[in-house]
Amino acid sequence: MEQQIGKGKLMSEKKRIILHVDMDHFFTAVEEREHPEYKGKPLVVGADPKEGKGRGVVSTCNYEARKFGVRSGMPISRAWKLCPSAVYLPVNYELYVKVSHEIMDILRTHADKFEQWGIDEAFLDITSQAKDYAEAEVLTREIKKEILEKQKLTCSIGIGLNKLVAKIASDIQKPDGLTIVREAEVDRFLEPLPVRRLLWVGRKTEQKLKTMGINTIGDLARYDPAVLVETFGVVGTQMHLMARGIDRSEVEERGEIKSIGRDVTFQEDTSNVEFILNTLYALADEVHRDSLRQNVNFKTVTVRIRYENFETHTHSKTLPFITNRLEDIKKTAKELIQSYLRPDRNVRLVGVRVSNFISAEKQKTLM
DNA sequence: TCTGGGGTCCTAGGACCC
DNA sequence: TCTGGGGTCCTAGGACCC
Repeated sequence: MEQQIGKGKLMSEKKRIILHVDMDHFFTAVEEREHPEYKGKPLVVGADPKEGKGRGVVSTCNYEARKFGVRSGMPISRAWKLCPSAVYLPVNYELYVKVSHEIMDILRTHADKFEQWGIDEAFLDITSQAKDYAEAEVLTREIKKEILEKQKLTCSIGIGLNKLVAKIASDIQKPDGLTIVREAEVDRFLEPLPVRRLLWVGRKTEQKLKTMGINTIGDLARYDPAVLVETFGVVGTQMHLMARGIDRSEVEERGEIKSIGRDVTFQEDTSNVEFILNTLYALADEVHRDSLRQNVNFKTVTVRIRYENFETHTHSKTLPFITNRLEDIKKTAKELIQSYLRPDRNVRLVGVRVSNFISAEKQKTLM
């Protein structure tokens, strides 16, 4: 099917070798490094548990905490019930970002092409540096060693012929793992895994697939692609390709940032308009500072509100001018939130976000 | 179990212009 | 007076990622 001999493109394409690097329980690992006294104890980074009455979730927990059943994303109140003796720390985001930068700088030096993925993961295309998987393994061990020596942190790495396989592979052996999936092994590797392991298959899609009798990646690969397209549209095609281990997406650096926002969940639900507006202004202030730091001008302001029953709305306005002024964020945000503030409705969360950035280049052409 | 906070991308409908 | 089709921008909501 892919014998485009005349064009020769596919035939001459060299097989890629892709790495996916995933730092092990990153936030708690950094905290353990900074505070050796926490090592060996269950450690949870996330919301304040407040003796089991706290709101919010677990961001990361170390392996000692996992022995008690604590998991990331779990309500912090539940974590407290499972392991009240754990050390609970707030999220020190600035510290993790700093360490993340240092790690990404190390990784970047080893890659032909590099792509950061979230705060603690990255894809590396190392095709030009390894002629086969044996050479890739040697390089990968060097990368792990360098991160351990320079940052005193471990990571788990997956190696495969594309991003999809590398990403799933990095999750197989943890912590401090190294998993290679060779081309001939791809189908056997993916076949028994639950569909949830695929990128972009979240809770909702997993449920939908389950009702269709699709549980494993193998089930999905064998399913009629026409029906998948009918049910999921373009995503259906993408899923069917992924299930067969096909992923041609390139490893590439992320482009410019598209939006900047802040959200906050109140300690207690409230309908106090003055309090809600003041909170919104404080968030606007942070968004404004961040947008100055990132040197972006924006046109669109969006507010978000969540009521106590979790019903969530967004409301946005695109201004007829480009701005970076705090007053414009505050004024627009107030205007947008007004109709959602009612004395009979308790509010759980508010947020504000700016977007529709105008790049420096585009601005020049407008002047 | 009772659900954070930072983001990105996609879809669908409607306004508006030519 | 009624009616096209294409393109672009805006808005709201939702799914997903870490």
